[in-house]
Amino acid sequence: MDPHLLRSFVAVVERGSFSAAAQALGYTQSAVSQHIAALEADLGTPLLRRRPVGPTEAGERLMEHARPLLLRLEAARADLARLTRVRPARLTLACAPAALTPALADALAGLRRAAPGLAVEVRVLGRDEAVRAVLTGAADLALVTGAAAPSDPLPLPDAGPMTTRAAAEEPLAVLLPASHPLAGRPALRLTDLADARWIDAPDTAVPLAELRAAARSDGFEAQVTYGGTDLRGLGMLVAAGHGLAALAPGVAEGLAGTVAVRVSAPRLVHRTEIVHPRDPDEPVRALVAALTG
Amino acid sequence: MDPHLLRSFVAVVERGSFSAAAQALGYTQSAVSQHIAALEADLGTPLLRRRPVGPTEAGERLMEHARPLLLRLEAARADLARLTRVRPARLTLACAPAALTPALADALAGLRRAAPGLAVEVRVLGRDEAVRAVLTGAADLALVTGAAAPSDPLPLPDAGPMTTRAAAEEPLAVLLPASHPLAGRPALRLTDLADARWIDAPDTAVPLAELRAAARSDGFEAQVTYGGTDLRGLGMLVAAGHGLAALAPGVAEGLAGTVAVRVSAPRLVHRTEIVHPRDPDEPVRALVAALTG
DNA sequence: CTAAATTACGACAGTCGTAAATATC
DNA sequence: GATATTTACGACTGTCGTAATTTAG
Repeated sequence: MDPHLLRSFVAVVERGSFSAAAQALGYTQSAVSQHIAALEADLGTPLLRRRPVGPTEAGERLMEHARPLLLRLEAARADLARLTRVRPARLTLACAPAALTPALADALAGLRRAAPGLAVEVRVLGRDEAVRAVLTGAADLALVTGAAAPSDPLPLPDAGPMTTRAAAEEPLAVLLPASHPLAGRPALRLTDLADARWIDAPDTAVPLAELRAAARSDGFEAQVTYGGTDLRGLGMLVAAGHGLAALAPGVAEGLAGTVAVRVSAPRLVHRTEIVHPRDPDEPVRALVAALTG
Repeated sequence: MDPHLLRSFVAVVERGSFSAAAQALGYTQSAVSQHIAALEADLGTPLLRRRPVGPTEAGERLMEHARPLLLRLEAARADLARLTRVRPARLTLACAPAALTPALADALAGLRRAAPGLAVEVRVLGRDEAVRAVLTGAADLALVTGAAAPSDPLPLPDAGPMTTRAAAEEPLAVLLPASHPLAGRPALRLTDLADARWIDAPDTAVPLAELRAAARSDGFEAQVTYGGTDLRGLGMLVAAGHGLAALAPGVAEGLAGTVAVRVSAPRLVHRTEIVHPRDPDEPVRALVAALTG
């Protein structure tokens, strides 16, 4: 189970082709074929069906291990690299769409006043991507969001040591089309909407799986899935009646044709959490202080 | 970062010696020396101080990654092996000391009545060891214990997909010497004992780090550390006044010279959790049903 | 028949063990 | 000076690419 072999395996599954994977990894297709053969011989079971190329049951299972494994390998390398590198005068922030609030903008402004030479890069990413960016050293700090019971932490992928800290807890809200029968209500119960049509927008709003878990309820089935990290686009779909989404009330304002209604029960919050390496640079510490102070 | 190299690195750190590590792994010292040199060259930084042998700062950091990485590698292999193996007529149960209760004994009795040919093996292990046993296929089922807020899950190492489920929640109790001033109380507040002398018995009672986290409090400093998984021995130490320990009230009975007093605040429970692979065999399902039904 | 994966095979790199050298307590 | 790690070196295994072969649509 050499990491190189796992990398090839993942690439083949992702692309559905030996040749495409080989090209992406800079190998010949022959080499990739040998990699898969070596893995299958090592594990004693076929991992891929050929023509069309796809994972077997064992292959599916291996994929669930291979990705976190490769991520942690990257994270370990980045972690050691952080110990020796010279700190560049740049702060990279991986930010969930709903975490990009006036409070964050103000905190960044304060930071830039305090450190005029500091270059700041903000990247809007989904939760796993954001955590991954911190772990691999691509970002210095991440702000991720989700729904949880009050003061409960968000479920984050555990691929290495990192520090997490609550930045904000707001009421949870449901984004409805302005024409929705419940749009005028001051508040609503989430369970009343379990059988409604929802949009699963895991990188933009609260992932539906998390909503189900937090509400300890079934339902919340997705009719439509929305990729990417653009809130406005999600608002368009909600306004057009494709389904509902769970959000923080603040970020839901200004989405034309929609109304955000607070969730009164079960008692859930929209939580923003800070994720950073255990040994943050000074600008990171300052920003964290500004966001939690 | 070949896993073989990481394995050698971990072995050297654990044993504090290249030669001892080589012997344990079936290599020559020379090979292990080359492994470490290769790792250090790859990561571009020294990982070990020599004479005496010990990890550098970067080495400490690498250790935090290497162990979970190797565990997940084992877990992946075991996971795939489970898909193809023939199920043996044997159930191996990895069990925390405090999980070995009359309820468990009864459930096992019921299982053996229902499946007379089934061999049962019970191994008493600490939490991480128990989870590790399930992940690597050494055990079919684990019962782990700890302290948490009511209905909160225990913090378990995340090294692969597994199913966890609450088996029991009892009040949390503190084990005191019979002569302790608080021994007669019907209940006590944990925070009153934050500055008491504690014994850290992570594999036998509630780990102190977990107690601190659950109580959201500092304190609970260990004067004495107790390894192993024998409750009676821990009782001896408590009775002799070496310190206190947190436990479930049921398991604390019959420890001579000690008294268990219930914790009334903060609201915490002693929780027993079931851990098993996602695709449990029939006897495992039956036992889980008996324990949660 | 064509696109794509596998197999055969030679060149090369990497890893092991033996043994000599070197460093530390 | 004894013990332990490192280095040198030869043997061997494993992995890559090229190219021929097989297979499935």
